Amino acid sequence: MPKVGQAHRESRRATILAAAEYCFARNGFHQTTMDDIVKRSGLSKGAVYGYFASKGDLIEALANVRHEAEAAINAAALTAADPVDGLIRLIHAYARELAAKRANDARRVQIHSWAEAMREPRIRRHVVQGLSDPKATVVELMTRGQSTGRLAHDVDAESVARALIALLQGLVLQIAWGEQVDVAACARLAERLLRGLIVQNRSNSGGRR
Amino acid sequence: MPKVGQAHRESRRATILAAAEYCFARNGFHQTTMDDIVKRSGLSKGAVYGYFASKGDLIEALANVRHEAEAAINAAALTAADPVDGLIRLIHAYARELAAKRANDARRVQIHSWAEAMREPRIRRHVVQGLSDPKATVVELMTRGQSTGRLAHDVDAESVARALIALLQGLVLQIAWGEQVDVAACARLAERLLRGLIVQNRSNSGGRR
Amino acid sequence: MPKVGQAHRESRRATILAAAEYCFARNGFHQTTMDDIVKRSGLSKGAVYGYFASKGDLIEALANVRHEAEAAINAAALTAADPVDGLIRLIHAYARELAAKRANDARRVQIHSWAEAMREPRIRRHVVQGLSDPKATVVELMTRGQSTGRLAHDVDAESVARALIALLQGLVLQIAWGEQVDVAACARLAERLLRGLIVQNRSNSGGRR
Amino acid sequence: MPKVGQAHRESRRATILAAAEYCFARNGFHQTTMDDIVKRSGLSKGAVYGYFASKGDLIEALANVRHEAEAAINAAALTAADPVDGLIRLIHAYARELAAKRANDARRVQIHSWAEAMREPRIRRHVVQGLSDPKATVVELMTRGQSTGRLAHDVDAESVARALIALLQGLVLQIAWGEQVDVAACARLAERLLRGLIVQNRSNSGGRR
DNA sequence: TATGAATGAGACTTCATTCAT
DNA sequence: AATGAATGAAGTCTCATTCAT
Repeated sequence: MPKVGQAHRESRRATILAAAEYCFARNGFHQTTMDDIVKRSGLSKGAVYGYFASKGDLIEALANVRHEAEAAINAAALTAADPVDGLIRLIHAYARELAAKRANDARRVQIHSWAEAMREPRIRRHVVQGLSDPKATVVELMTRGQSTGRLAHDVDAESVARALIALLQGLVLQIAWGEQVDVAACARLAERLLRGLIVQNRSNSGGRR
Repeated sequence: MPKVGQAHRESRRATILAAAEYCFARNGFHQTTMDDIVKRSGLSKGAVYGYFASKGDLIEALANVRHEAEAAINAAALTAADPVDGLIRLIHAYARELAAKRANDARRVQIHSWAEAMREPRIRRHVVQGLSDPKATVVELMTRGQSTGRLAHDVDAESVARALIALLQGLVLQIAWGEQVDVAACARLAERLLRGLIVQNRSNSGGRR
Repeated sequence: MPKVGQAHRESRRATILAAAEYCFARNGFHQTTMDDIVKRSGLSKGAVYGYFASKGDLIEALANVRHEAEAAINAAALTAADPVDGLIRLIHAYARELAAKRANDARRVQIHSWAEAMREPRIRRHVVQGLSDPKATVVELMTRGQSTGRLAHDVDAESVARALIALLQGLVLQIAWGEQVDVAACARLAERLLRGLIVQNRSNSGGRR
Repeated sequence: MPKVGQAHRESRRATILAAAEYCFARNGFHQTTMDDIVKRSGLSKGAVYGYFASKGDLIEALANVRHEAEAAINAAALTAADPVDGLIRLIHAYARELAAKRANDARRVQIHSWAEAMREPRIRRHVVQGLSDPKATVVELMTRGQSTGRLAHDVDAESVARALIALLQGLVLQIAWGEQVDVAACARLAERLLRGLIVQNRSNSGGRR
């Protein structure tokens, strides 16, 4: 059944990636066999290999999908007029992701990617980019805030970025382990940390006596 | 020769675990073969199997070693007279661990364990314990502080605990990926978050009659 | 459209065979995939299968092409008036082939066929025929020469034939391996061998009154 | 059953090589599966891989064995006092090999190696060495003969060497195809060619009236 | 007639574990 | 206790061929 359209190919690709995500989430990259994915996808072995040349390609494609999905969140935050507002929106956007039940498999796969990134350059590339993109976003917003005097100068913007992301990463882990995490409370804590960086300047605030 | 034999056994065990840690850190659990570990240990296959019945046992033993090492840190924090002081000491104790270069391999293995914990109950047990121990410690200290009014009541102690641990976990990840993390700055941020929870109540602090 | 269609088919066939020869020469029969040939031919998979039902057919067709090409050389030698002259012409005709650079791929494919002939009856048929045709030619010429007393009787015509062909085969091999073979010198040696079989009979040559 | 001797390993290696030769001779390198060899050897898959890391290693090892076996023949020829005598001995030594029925499998494998040598550097190395060793031997003996004036100067020693080897190679082929080759007759022809190169010098021969 | 996606048997190789010595 | 050869199930990937369109 050749001469199929681009749409057909895209749909097949998505089917295979979905099957792979399902399997990887439950069994990890190395415990999942290509046969598992093939079976889950409902296609044949050859068909799957027709779309992805190797298991490694499948793993990389998933890492890439995730990384691209997050790019949108970061981009949105940068459009905020007020940097503090942007940061808070960022925190809550990620918190929303964290609370989404449907993203469960993706999160589990992500954790496997974190481990894999330590030894597979191809995965590392995506994972590290997935770290530096939001980092750059936070640094940009922090720097804007610091330059207007709104945010404290005695904190390192990069470290704030790293810390916020680290917090997020740790919560991803805990949730993936099935822990009962109060995501909203944690988001409020992050917000509280951030508000603690706002400079309380009497002269600026004007009438605040 | 029971006594000497015992010491000998302990030393052999340690040798094997060191070899396993070295290999797992570099190649992950599933990419590391028993042959790799055997070769690195300098012992024979039979000898290694004489001490650990399976690869899984080796993985578990390492997870256990790590978890026990952290127990000491938590215990120390609980001895502090002042809960805020205890929490700050805890933060800095973990920060010290984080900055220790020698712990590099252990951290990488830990990340592999995090991924593995999602599907191996035996690993999960240790990893989850490694999460709840420090969580209990923080909750205990937070609760003490809240009960004396030193710390704000409007934060959930458990969420604070989770957030602090998540922060730590994320930094472990970033460091394992070779990122240049300013651990001290991050520790100061954690401390800052914590100090932000201290109640600035003149009447309370002064008039506690 | 039978006539045009026929020419078209022939041209397609030739295109495919050329692609197959190119690939087989470089990678052997078993390392060459049908996809390689399809790609090289510029046609589609279905088109190729429309002309050759299987890879085996392609291999056989090439063996046949080669075998037919050699038939002309043999036939020409038989037309010589003098058998010794015919044999020498034969030697030089093959030498010319041997020196032809353009026949390089064909020679390489031929060698693969030699190996394949040991187990594939269909290939064997062509290869063995490619051996017995020139053998018959040499035997015929030798026998003619021997019957007129021109050539020594104490040599086995068939063995001379085999030896000459063997020499040719070995040189094909050496050339295919990229060896710097002085084909002309080798041809002269073959000629020398042959001339050594000419009977130097004074009484015969002289007294033939 | 570890801790076996060197002899045991050698014997196992030989067993596996024999099995491989048997299979390769009948089915070629690419049609023979490792399972075929494993089954024929009577060992297990793992055992075979314990001695040879890959199918390619097996092929190479066989090419090497052959090449080493021929080295002895060449070395022996060089010890001859008279170069013409050495050459004739060489011809007959190879003829003996050619006629040996037990070497049948080896010859068939050799032909597969010839084809394989066109694309596998590892095989090529052995095969080309198997060509240049006897070539050097013949060239050495020819040169000796030419320097004393016993052998004609108007032939290229290297071409004589190539031609003799080519003759041998072609006969190997024909025999492998099951042709009824009169090896002795062919050897006599080679000898005759060689004797044709001897200079008939009256002054040298002295009293030969 | 042409296309090329799909099939699936089967190839090579790895590796945790066992156990005769 | 120690050794390391042996086992064989299981994994990844290939590719000749088919056939719906």
